[in-house]
Amino acid sequence: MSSKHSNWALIYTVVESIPYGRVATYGQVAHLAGLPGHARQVGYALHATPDDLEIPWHRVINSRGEVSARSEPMFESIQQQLLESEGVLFAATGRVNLKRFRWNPDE
DNA sequence: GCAGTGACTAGTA
DNA sequence: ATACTAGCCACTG
Repeated sequence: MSSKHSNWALIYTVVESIPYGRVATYGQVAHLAGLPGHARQVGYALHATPDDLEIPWHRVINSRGEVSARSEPMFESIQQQLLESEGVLFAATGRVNLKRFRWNPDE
């Protein structure tokens, strides 16, 4: 966590607004936070997100519609399980149909 | 300040 | 469809 105020707060705000049962991509979150091109930073911020903050980090996936690999592979299955519990369907390939489940803020 | 790193992405083959 | 590449940019040591 950065010592001074950072853009992570903006990222958290966007992630918190992702509706139940919907997903958003890292690039999408960065864009909505007014930080285009900061997709990697979104992932970094979520990785550093304290668990006590009730942020739906699991609703953020990559542009291919799949759960991004991380240092702790255990959390990948946890993330998928959380999404499935919200009704987000995973194909046999382990990918989500973004056409169907990606959050559209304009709705 | 510089180099390494990463829960990324779009492009190319 | 997958695999690899270059670009990306804040954070860290």
